[in-house]
Amino acid sequence: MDQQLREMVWQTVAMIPQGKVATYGQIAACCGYPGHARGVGHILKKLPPQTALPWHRVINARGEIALPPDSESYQLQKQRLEQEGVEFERDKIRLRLYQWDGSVDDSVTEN
DNA sequence: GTTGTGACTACCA
DNA sequence: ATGGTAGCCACAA
Repeated sequence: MDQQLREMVWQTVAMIPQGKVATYGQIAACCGYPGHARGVGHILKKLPPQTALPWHRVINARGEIALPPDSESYQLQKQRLEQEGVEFERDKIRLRLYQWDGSVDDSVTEN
């Protein structure tokens, strides 16, 4: 169950186009688990550091990086986003331009 | 099993 | 806009 959610989150995050971002709630909803935003956050936290998943494109509903500012992952995520062309307004992302649709295909193949 | 904490979100003052 | 509160789920002790 939670493992299946984990896989679904993986593929959902993996299909986020470069230069765009998605929120935890959005991903959870796309996985068929609305309200599991927090669970998504935990899953991403459990990701291995060498993962190929663009976890840095996942942000909170406020349009900010969800990690604590003191964390190094925060800096890394912000840096990666800027590198992909995502503009920041102070520490917040301009969601108007970079919000992700979340078009998901159910027939995605298993990873 | 219970409790506390956290990469969350929505609602209300 | 900002801050507090409640609901949510997963995980560690």
